[in-house]
Amino acid sequence: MNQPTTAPIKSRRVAATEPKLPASEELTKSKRIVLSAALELFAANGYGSTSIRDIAQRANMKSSSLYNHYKSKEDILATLIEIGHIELFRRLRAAVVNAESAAASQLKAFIAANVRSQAEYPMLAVVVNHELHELGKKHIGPAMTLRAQSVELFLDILEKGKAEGVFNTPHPPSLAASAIGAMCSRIAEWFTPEHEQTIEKIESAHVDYALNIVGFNQ
Amino acid sequence: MNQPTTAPIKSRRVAATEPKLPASEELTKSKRIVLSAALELFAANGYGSTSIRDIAQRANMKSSSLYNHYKSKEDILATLIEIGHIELFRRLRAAVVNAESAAASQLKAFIAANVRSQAEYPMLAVVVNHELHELGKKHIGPAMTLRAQSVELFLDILEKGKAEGVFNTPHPPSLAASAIGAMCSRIAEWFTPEHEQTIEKIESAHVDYALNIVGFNQ
Amino acid sequence: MNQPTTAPIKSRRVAATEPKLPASEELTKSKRIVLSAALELFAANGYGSTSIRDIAQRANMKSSSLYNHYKSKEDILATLIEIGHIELFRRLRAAVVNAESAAASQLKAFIAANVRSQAEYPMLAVVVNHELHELGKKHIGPAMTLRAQSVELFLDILEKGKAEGVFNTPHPPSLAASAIGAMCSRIAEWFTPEHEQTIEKIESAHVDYALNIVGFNQ
Amino acid sequence: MNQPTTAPIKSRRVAATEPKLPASEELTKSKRIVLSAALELFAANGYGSTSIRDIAQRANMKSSSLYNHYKSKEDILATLIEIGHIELFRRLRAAVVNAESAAASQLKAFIAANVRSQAEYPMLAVVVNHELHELGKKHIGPAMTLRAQSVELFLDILEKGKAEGVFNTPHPPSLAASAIGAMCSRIAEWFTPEHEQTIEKIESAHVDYALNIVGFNQ
DNA sequence: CATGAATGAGAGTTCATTCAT
DNA sequence: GATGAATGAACTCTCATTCAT
Repeated sequence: MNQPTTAPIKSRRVAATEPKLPASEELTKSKRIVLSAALELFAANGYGSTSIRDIAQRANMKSSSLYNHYKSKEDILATLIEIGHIELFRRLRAAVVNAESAAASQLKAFIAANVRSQAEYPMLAVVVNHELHELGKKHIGPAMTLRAQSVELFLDILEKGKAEGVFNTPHPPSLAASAIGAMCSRIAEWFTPEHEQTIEKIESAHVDYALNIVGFNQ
Repeated sequence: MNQPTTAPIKSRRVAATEPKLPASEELTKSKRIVLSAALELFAANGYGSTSIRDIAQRANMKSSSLYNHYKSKEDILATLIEIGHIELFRRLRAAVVNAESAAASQLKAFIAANVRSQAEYPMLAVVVNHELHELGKKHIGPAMTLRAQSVELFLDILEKGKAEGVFNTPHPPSLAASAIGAMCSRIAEWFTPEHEQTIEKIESAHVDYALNIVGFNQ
Repeated sequence: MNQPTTAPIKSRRVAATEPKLPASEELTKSKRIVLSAALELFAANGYGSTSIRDIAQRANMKSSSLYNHYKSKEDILATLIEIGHIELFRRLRAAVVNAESAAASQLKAFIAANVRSQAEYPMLAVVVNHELHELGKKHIGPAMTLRAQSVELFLDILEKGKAEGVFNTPHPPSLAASAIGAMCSRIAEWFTPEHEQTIEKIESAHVDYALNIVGFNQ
Repeated sequence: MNQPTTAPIKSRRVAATEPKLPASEELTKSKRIVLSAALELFAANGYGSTSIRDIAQRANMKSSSLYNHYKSKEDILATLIEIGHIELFRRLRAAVVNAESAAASQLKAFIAANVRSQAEYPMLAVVVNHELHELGKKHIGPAMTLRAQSVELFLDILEKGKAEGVFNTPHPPSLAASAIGAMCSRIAEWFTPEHEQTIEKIESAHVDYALNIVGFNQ
């Protein structure tokens, strides 16, 4: 018999097939296996449509064994969502910090980092964006904090560009933030490494879109 | 005692509080009540997290009574999603048909109609966008067809603009379609009639964003 | 095949074999069947050792059907315990009210009623005495109230007898109450209608024991 | 930080807070720790409501470590129940043996020893009385033997007193045995060293009660 | 049309126990 | 002796659905 649980899952929610997780996290091997299995299933089918037994099967365990590593199904989702938020915010902040100080440079760096995150961890991004609401109040705190920080960082850049006189738009920044956030998030849903557009082109396009939206002149 | 089930539902998925449905549909009163209840719950909590009993309670019925009106829970979702797609496509097509024939005019009309749809039926839009994947193959056909038609209509406009020489962008049209589609869809998640931006301003902003993205000159 | 679930259950906790319930309660037929099944099993094996499936099987239902009648396993226990307390307290109070007003007469009536209750509903008595602690705070209120009323009623009689000068004992009333309560409760554990002692003799003996304990003279 | 598991457990089943065990037994330190932890939990919450993990936690171990000391959860209960029965019977027999030979003296000694046992090891007594039925046939033998011996010893005293002409009662001895046994056992449920009645007074009262019940003259 | 009751399937979770380390 | 991990079995309970009334 061949490996029973490794076939990719067909899904209309995410085109990617690899449940990729950031490497850095200090996770035991078992925890990673469980998270990967859950990530793939949550991304493809949703949290509610994934049973603890599904996860266990894909992780080559029995369902009761999962509880040696995570306290509950929700705990698994919370871990994934926290990892996703941490990774995204780390990248966004690093990008801005390392960019030249001009607002336009910072915006470019910010968008590029965002696009790359969506493309590199598409399943994680989909789960973060679509399943956040499944988390109860006890689990949602850390994610909301990081999310708020990302938004703030973005709005700060917009304001700075306005002050510099390089971002000119008659429309309120909150609308730009919503629109730009949405268009980046969407990438995770259709991107795969085999996509006909290279990631560089996708990045470049979205940087341009964002600059246009914020009214960047020259 | 006041009506027991009419209090709005707190949700992180949608800001709107009214489960508004297009008026036109030929629906019995009972069917509308059921659909409204389901719409509200699906939008707020998701299809998987909404039980048939939840819907029944909110519709002031017992769960078994639902089956006098719909064949299954999935049938209710399919109906909602079909209504949403029909309404959206009807508006998009009408907008384009009634617009002046210039590509830019058509694009403006298309985006405006899209934005208005999201704002007028935010719950329906959220359900359409987030719960489509819960539909099995038997139910998904009509929605997919309409969805494809909308995309085609949009891409036709882009191509026409290119041919006219008014849309100039180095980036592929599929990326523009994704970005513009995403930013319009997102509106449904945060818009309410009480939002600080009027719907006119939101429409105007998104029309501008879209024109920028497709590289409209003059 | 003969009826599959009607055989009595062997138990070291209760000798009785009939899960008898007071007739008066306004209970649907289904509710009574469930309660009887649960009573028998709780009395014989304990609440913790009885599964919801055991109850269902003995009630000739599927386990999920139980939930059409009771909200939870604990709800079933709470109902039984409340019925038991109500019945016992009703009998105690009626006995005292109908007795002659002399303290000794009231005590005799009180003890006789208590003994009869234990003998008539032995399973209910055993469950009430042994499983009360399984009830969470939400369910325990009514039972505790009735229990406290019974104790108070008993202590009032003791005090009255003391005041009348007919109950003379150097020992505190709380000890008498504990001892008498214990010896009555114990009856439920071994009594059956087939017991070699008639219920009249058992009643008479315990009345005498109680009178002796409270130091009744003449 | 202080020891995490030493706080007493709230319980409606037993008022005592110390899981006291007879000193004599030849038990390793670890075994005693496990037994104490189990005793406290079984007394407070019942055998069925206590998990092996609960016991381990209270014994500052992991659950798998318990199995280095006891073969099973039931083995722990069986050990406790055997210790309880041995201790009680040893005391009862010693009391009778050391008493003067008159039946009344023997009865007094027997009751006094019984009361003292309940008061000195209340948790053990509660577990012995309430959880005996959880033991399977394989484990119950020793306890039943000792229990039978205690009853026999008691009935022998009653008979002797009858023969001596000092115990006169119209009621059968089995009823007296039941009543007296019940009232002594009950003590374990409410006694604590801080109780407002001293153990001497409690003992004296129950000796009197017993003498009254068996119809002691003079 | 409405509903109380029934039910098979399956949910998430806990359990006592085993075993390799 | 201690323990992290694994696991089969069982748990209570919820689910969507059916059907007789």
